[in-house]
Amino acid sequence: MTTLEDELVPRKSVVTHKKNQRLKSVLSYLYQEGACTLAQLADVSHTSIPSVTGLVDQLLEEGWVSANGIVTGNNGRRPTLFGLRPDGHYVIVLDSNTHDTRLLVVNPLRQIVFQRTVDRRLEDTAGFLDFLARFVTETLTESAIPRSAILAMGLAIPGLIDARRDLNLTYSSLNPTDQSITTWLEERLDIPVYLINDTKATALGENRFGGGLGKKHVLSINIDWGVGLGIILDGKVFQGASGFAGELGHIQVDPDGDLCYCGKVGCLDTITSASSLVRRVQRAVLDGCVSQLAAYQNDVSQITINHVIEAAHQGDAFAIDQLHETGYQLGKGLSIAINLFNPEVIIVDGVLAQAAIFITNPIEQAIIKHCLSGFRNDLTVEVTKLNGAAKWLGTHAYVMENVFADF
Amino acid sequence: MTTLEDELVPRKSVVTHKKNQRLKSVLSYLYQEGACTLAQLADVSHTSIPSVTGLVDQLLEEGWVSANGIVTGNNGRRPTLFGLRPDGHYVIVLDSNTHDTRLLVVNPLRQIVFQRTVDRRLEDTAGFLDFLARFVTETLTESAIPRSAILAMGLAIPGLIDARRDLNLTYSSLNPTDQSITTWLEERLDIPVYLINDTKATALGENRFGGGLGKKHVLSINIDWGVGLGIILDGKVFQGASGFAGELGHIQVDPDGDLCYCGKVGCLDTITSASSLVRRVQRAVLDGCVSQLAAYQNDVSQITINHVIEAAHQGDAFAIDQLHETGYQLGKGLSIAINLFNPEVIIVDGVLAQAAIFITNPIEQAIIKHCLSGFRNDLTVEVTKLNGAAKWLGTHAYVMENVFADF
DNA sequence: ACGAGTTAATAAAAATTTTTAAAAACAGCC
DNA sequence: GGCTGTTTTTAAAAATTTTTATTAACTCGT
Repeated sequence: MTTLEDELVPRKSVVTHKKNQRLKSVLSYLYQEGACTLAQLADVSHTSIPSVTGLVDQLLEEGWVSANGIVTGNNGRRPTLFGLRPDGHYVIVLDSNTHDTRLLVVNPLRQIVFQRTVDRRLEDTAGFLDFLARFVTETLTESAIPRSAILAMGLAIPGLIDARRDLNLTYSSLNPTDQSITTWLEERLDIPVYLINDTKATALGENRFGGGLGKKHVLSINIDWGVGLGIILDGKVFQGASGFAGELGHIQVDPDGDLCYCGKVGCLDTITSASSLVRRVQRAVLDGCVSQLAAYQNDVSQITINHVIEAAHQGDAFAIDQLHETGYQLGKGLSIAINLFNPEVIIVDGVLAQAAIFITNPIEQAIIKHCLSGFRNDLTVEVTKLNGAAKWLGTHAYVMENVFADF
Repeated sequence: MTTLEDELVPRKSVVTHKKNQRLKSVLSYLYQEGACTLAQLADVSHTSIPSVTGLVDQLLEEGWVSANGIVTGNNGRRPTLFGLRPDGHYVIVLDSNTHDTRLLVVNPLRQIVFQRTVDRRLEDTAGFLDFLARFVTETLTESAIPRSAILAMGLAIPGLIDARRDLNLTYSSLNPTDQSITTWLEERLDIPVYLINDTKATALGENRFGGGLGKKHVLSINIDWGVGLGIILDGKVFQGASGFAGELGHIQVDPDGDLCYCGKVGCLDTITSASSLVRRVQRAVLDGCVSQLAAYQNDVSQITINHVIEAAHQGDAFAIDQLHETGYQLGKGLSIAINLFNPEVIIVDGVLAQAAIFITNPIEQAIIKHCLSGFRNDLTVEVTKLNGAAKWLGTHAYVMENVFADF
C-alpha cells in the first residue's frame, strides 16, 4: 500500500526529458535534411546556439554525427556542416513480399551498404519467421558487418498488421503462438525489430523522399495482387486504432461482383488488381482481340503486366484501353478515399507506376466524375519518381524515427 | 536585398516561446479537466512545481484562473485546486443550421451564461451574414454582457467549408465577395471569429466530453438532411488538406440511384438521410401499411422523423423496419469509412440518436457483414449521451483550443 | 492533545540555458 | 593588402529553471 514502486521508478527528470526531446529533433532533422548548420539545428530544436552546440558535441562523441565540410559561397564566416555518420548505426530493411525476400543494410545517410535477395516469397506458414531469422543471420555473417554496428531492423510485409500487438492477421500462420512477431524476432536476433505494413512503408517513403515531400496529407496507391492504400496524415503514417487503416481494397464496389478471397463479395480488389487486369487481357487475347499482345496467343500465361504496359507505351490501343479500364475503376475507388481524406497528392506506386500517364489519366478522369469539385482543386495525381525505392526508404525512415523517438 | 524585414520581425525569443507553450498546456488542461492541483499542472506542462506556480500566478493576475477549494480526504497537507474563472473570457457559440439559428454565451467552465434562439434557418443568400452579425450585436446588447468580456466567437454551420480560406462552398452565396467569412465577421463585430463545420464540431464535442472521451480515433455520424461524418484522429478534428475531409454523404453507393442535389448519382445522401426515411414512410402510409403511423393517413406530411422513432419505441414493427433499413444502409456506408479510418468508436448523433438501439443494431449488423473481422474487435457503436450538446460543446472547445494555441 | 507520518507550498541553492559581448573567419572593394 | 561589412563560433555574463531543503498543513493513532 506504499508508494514504493512509484519511488523506485522515479519520473524521468524533466531536464533529461527535455534534452532527449532536443536530441531527438536534432537527429530527426539531420536524418531528413542531410547536413545542417548549427543555426538550423538551433531553430528546429527550439534552443539557443550554445545549447545546440552542446548537443552536437555529445552526438559527435557518441559517434552519431560528424562534421563534414563547410558551406561555401555566402558572405561572412562559413558555418560548418554537421551530418549523420555513414559508418555504423546500420538498419536492416527486410522486405518480404509476394515475389521474393530482400534484405538491405542501410546506413544513416540512406545508402545501401549491403544487400541480398532470395527467391522465396512470403509464405503463410509457421516456419517462415524461422526462415527470415536464418536469412538475416546468414546474410549478416556473409556481409562481415559486426553485430554491434546494427542499430535495428525493419520488417515490411503485406497484410493486415495489428500494430498494437505486432501480429499479421492476413498471413496469420506467421504469428508465433505466444508472442508478437517483433519480440520473437528480437529474441532470436538480439536486434530491435519494427514491423510495418508494406503499403504504409511505401507511403512514408513517398512522403519523406518522393513526390509527397513536404505535403501533409498524402495517399499512396500500390496495385499488385490487390489494391494497397498507404495513408499519410499530418506527415505521419496513419495506422488507425489497431493498425488496419487504409483497407481500400475490401470495400464493396459491386454487390453483384465476384467473390473475394477475403470472403466478401465485390471488393475493389476483385476488380482493379494487377492480376485481374492480366487475366482480362489473357482472356481477350484468347478471344482473338486486335493487339500486338496477340503474339502470345499460343501461350497467354506468358503475358505479364509489364507486357501490357510496354504495349501501351508502343501505342497499342487495346493495351491502352485495358489500362484505362483498370485506372478508371481504381480512380472510382480512390474517389471514396479522396472524399474522406481530402489529400493533397495521390502517388501511384508499384508495377503500374510504369504505365505513367496511361494510368494517371483515367484515375484523374474518374476523380473528376466522382468527387465534388472542391476536392479536385488542391489535388494532384502523380507517379512515383523513386524507382521502386519508396518501400525500403519508408521502412528505413520508420525505423529511424522510432529509434529517435525512444531516445 | 537586405535581411531588414527578418530583423524587424525578430524570431520570437525562444524563452517566451516556451513560456507560451507552457501557458497553453496549463490552460488547455484546466479547460479539459476542470480544477487541478499544481502538481498535475507541473506534470502536463513538463516543468517543475516552482515554475508552474509562477505560471499560475500570472494567470491568476490576468484573471484567467482562480483558486477554488482544496482537495479533501487525502493524507498530508491538502493541495489547493486551481480552475478557470467562470466570469469573463466568454465565448459566443453561434449555431446556424437547417432548422434555426442559436446563440450561446458560454463561460470557460462550459456553462451557458446567456442564450437566444431565433426561428431563422441558414440561408444561402448574400444577406445572411449580415443577419448573423445583427443577431449577435442585438443579443449581446440584450444580455448586458460587456464587449470586453467576450473572448471570441465560434460559428458552426453545415456545408463544405474551405478551412484555409474560411469560405463555405456549399452555401456559397454566404461568402463575402472579397474576403473570408471570418474576417468579414471580425471586422463587423470586432471579435475574433472561428469557423467550423457543424458535423466536425459535433465530433469534437463527443471526443472531448462525450462517448469518445479519451479515445484517439472517433467517428461521429449525424443524420439530418444528409449524412454528416465528423472525424477525430489522434484526438484532433481531422480537416484534410482543404477542410473537406469526411464527405461520406457524397460517395456513390448506387450507380443506378437517384440524382443527388450535388449533381452526382446514387450518393449515400440520397439513400440514408432522415428526410428520405420520412419520405419513404409517408409513401408507405399512403399505400396503407400496417402501423400506428397510419393515423396520419389523411395528412402524411405531418409525419416527422420523431414520430417514426416514437412509434418504434412503442413497438411498432413497421417503424422499426424502416429505421432498420436506414440504419443498415448507413452502416454499409460507414463500413467504408471504418475500413479506411479504423476507428475505436462510432457515435450516432443528431435526431436519430433517439432511435437508440433501433439504429445502432442495424448499423452493427451492416458492419459485421461489410467489414473485415479485425476492424470489429476494437470497435463500438454508441449513441450520444450528450443530449444534443455535442455541437456547441465542440464549437466551444474548438474556439478555446485555438485561442490557447495563439498564445 | 500531541507526536509520527504524509503531502503541499515556499525559500534558498545549484544547475542549466539564454543573452550579450567578443573573437574568429571570410568576401569584396578600393 | 588592409579595411569594411558580414556571419559563425566561442566566451562570459545574465537570466531562468530545477533541485534540494525547509516550512506549513493536515490525518491518524494512541
